[in-house]
Amino acid sequence: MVRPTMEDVALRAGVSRALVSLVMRGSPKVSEMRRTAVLKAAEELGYSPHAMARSLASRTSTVLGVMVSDLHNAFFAEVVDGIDEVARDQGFDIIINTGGRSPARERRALESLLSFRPAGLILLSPVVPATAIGKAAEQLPIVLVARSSRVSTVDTVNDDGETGARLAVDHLVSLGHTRIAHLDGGEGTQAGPRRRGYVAAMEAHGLVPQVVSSEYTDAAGARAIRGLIADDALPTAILSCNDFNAVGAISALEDAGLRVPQDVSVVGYDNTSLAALRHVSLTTIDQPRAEFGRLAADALLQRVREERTEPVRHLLNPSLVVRSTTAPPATSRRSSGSLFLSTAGGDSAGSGGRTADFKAKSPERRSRDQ
Amino acid sequence: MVRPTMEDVALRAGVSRALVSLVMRGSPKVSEMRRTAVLKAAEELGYSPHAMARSLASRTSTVLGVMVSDLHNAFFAEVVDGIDEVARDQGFDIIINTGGRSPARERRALESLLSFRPAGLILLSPVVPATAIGKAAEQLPIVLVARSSRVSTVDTVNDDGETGARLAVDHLVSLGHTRIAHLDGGEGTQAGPRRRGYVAAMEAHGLVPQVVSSEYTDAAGARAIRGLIADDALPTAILSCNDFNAVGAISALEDAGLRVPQDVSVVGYDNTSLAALRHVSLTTIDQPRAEFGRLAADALLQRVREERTEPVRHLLNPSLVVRSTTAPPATSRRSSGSLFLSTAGGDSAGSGGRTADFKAKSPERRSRDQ
DNA sequence: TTGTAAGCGTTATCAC
DNA sequence: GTGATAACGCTTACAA
Repeated sequence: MVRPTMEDVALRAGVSRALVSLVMRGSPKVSEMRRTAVLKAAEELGYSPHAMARSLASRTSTVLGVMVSDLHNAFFAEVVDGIDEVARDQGFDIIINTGGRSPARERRALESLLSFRPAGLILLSPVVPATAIGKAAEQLPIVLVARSSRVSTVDTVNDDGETGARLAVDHLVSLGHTRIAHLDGGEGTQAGPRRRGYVAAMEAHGLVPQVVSSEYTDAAGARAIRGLIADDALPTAILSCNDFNAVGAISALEDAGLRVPQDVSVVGYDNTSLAALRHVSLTTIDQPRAEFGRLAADALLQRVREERTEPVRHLLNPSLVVRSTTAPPATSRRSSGSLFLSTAGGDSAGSGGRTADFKAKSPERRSRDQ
Repeated sequence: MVRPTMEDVALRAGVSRALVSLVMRGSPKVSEMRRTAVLKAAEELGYSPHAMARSLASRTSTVLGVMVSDLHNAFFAEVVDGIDEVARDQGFDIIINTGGRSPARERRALESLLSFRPAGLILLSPVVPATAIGKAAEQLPIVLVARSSRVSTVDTVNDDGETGARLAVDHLVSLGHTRIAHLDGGEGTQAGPRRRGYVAAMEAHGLVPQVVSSEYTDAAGARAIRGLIADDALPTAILSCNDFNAVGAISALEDAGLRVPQDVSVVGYDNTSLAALRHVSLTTIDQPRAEFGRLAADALLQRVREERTEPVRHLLNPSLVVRSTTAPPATSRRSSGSLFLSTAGGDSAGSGGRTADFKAKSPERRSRDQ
């Protein structure tokens, strides 16, 4: 259970430790004879370099830390793929840690990552306060993905949430919807642009925004819908803060006996692999996830190499992906529209009134895909 | 950009480095006065301990390495939750790396993890050859999750795949299916028990097993189905090697104009959160994922503390979760059953023959849930 | 081309 | 309680 050290290899190969070090790092100034001898000894001993000792001695690191706020969300897996691709390419390793969307746990994950003294850190949609990030940024280069920052030493990679939300609203309005609610992403800084874009787009169309507080999870999406139904304030269309939230919303709608998109249209955000599944087939806003990862890694490595000191703010253009969860509002719905226009609710007719006949007339959901 | 060291803290607090070390490790034998002074200096400097230097000096590690074979699969996220819970509880940190199900990349991820000299390693469904694992096991304690091993220094946590597969087959047979194919997990050692359980259960029912080569991804599931359709060898029920594969299979079936479960029943394996989504609503085999993680971390920490040298082989009982992707085989199907019983295929009538009438008679899918 | 020696930031073992 | 001092495994001038 005790790993061999460079000393062991040197002894066995009959050379000095320094020579072994040179060989391990592929230095050209080692005779072929010694090199093979060292390599052979290392092989026989099962030696592999001690990254920590190496980093300690060289005062450099070839490790990039990645903090994934939520491992359950496939969105981040694709970003990590992009990061990993670039990092590997440039001879860097990555270590991942997760905070499970809990600020306390994330803080600890961050501390843990930092304790390894990586060359830099990429934070995927962190939930810790900006001050914590600012403090960390004093110690090493940091790139934020899916979260904005004003700190000039921090680079950011985001999608243009305002544009994305506008795309979604425009799509729903063009289908004929006038009552469109937004299930808000809450505290996440990413939620701000989306909310603003939603509000602006609604107002641009002369419609009344309806922002419902929610979170980036399916459970939260379901909860928000149940709340809307209880308050009798359910609109004909929903713009969720992300795909998870949207899928939760759809579940809750179906639990309540409502059909998507016949009774209520739902738009997600992120276009995760989840959304592309035929049985979800979610209309959503696509973000170039792997590209996020690549750009983040590129930006970080530029900082690591001190090739740049000015902050970069990547703002990637999202795009609308129309699938099967959006359709024109039901005509039966429209005829009783006045009932639904009261934001206060209180009239219990809101979520009732659907008939079997109505369902039968609805278009097949899957026929809308592709 | 230069992180403060213990020396800096000592200087600022007017004490020796050793005293700072004692304070940082929470030693009781430090006067309250000095302790607060040191803590204050550390806070002001933004000091945090250097894990690598600490581990190097103490010849111990409080880090557990976790290799996740596929970050896209939510199954592993839940296992990681379980690991993290136990690890945090016992004062250990975890670092994660991923191999993206590519043996080469996974090997590199393993090397990277090893280079940090963690106290132990948990491998979640690794795809590297057993010899690579055996070699690593000579250097530190290793626990395998969702993959078996005969190495006596390696602990394993698995579900009882034979039982799980049998549960699925029994369920399908009880619904009236006689032609049930298994989309096989390929090389993964986890696939073996499931395949064996499937074959044994089929034979126990006097049915002919049909094992189709596939993999643990949705793309592979879809590919397998397309192959079956092309070969005209599509059965009335499918047992996938995991949920992802099942969802891919369902997509391909729907792409081909077939309906699930009316035309073909599909059973997944793992009961990931994906399966629970209403729009997937996948009948599947549940594994206690977080429990996997907890047991794995417990086993690993026992080895780390040298409390045990005998290998442990956890074999957890899976259970059947019936949702909406399984139903009795269609009667129209059965009447033309002879067409489907030829494994060779060649008769192109296989995937045709469904009518609007047939669809209309099918039960509402969601009505089967709960 | 190879070896020597001085760190890197920490812990651990002693004395004081 | 507190403070030197020697490791830990490695890199890196600098010498040879």
